[in-house]
Amino acid sequence: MAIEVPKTRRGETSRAAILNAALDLFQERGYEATTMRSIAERTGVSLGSSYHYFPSKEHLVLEFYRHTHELHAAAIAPLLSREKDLATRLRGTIRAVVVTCEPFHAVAGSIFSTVANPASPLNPFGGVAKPLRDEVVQLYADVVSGSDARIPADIAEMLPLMLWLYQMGILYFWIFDRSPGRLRTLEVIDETTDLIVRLISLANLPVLRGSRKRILGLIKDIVERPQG
Amino acid sequence: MAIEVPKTRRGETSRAAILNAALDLFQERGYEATTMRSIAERTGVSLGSSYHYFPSKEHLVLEFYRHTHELHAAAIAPLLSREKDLATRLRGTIRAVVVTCEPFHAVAGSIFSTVANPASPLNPFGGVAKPLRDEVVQLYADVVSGSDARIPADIAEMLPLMLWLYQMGILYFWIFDRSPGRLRTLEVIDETTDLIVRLISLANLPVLRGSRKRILGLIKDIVERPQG
DNA sequence: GTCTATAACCGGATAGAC
DNA sequence: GTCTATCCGGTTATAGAC
Repeated sequence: MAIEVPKTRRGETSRAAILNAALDLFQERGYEATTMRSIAERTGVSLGSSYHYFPSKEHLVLEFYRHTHELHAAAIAPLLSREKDLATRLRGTIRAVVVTCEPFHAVAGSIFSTVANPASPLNPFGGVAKPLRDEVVQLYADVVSGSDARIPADIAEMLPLMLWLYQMGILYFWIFDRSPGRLRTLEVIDETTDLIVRLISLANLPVLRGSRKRILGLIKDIVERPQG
Repeated sequence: MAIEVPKTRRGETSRAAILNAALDLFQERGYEATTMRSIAERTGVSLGSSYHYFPSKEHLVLEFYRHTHELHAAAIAPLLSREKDLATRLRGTIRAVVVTCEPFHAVAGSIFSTVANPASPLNPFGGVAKPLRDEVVQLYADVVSGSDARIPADIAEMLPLMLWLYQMGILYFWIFDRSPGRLRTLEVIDETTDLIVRLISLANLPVLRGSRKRILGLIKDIVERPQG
């Protein structure tokens, strides 16, 4: 069940070749239509060999996920280093997510449901995928901390995780979006990022203090207690 | 792909028997461990016959979903007819969801991910499962309209759908919950239902008017425009 | 036309020899 | 680390029974 790390040069080559073939085929034919046999065939190895490196088809998806995360992080690096306005940073970051994932739009549905499955090793709430999730959460921490927005400490603590969840929500919307150029998703992103920044500033209002404390306390409790 | 409705008495009997066997087996062994062959065997029909009534294993899940919905609706009927306080109605309704689903806790993970899959016929955002979703949304409309809370029209319009989504969120939390007696989920329910009612009352504050209009407009737009 | 059964297909996963 | 052979379970084709 663990991820196999190749021990030899030859092993590394095989592993990389299998992964490449898989990514290509996912993109060409979609997730279900890509069989483990077709991946092995295109790579030029046997079916059994594929399983030596990737204990299941799902584990190939995990690599796929890592792949797009790296593309995404690279795509927004310039923005994050020059821009200070939080709304702009956030909007640019989320827009870049859907742009980066666009080539995989057709595959995304199956992948999303795999990831959402609590029984899957890929579920981001614990398991093999957790380290990668933490990287993405860290990326949103950078989005926030690199801005000139002054955010109360209790909100700042939980915000990156909330933004990661928000990103998931946008991706789920995007999966259903069939508008030309995926314009609807972009509209929703523009509207929601603005709204989020506005709500953060409103959270300082005295009347909202009580609810804010309760909400943040609840989130913290959910996140930090084990198994839930 | 359509749902097959038996045309004869004998057909009805077979269909009901298959469904019963499936529900029992799901509960006994979980979703994955229950094979279509085992369902057919327990029913005393052939594998092919099962497929005459249920075009896929997923379609059995849809019936399962309907089954629990009916148990749930029956369970909360007394509460809804006697209680007028919104927070109490909402808390009781959501608590009853997890209580009703408790016997299926072990199966729920697989089922949830099946349902979340945009490619699945069971996805509630369109497809075969939509009528059932509408029934559940209607149930939340009753929870709200039967209370003595005075809710602005724009909120009241979208609230039932939001509460259905909220229920989904609670169920997802509950799936992960391994605390004894599922106490954590019950705690989260109590806290969140209270919070929701509180936030609805706060929504009338002048400072929040703008955000409220924007949020409700956005939700309405997402719900009502096709394909998204 | 409605129901039931048998036999096969397909693809993910595994065992075990080399 | 690589292969072949096999299992297992969802699904389908199709022939016959009522």
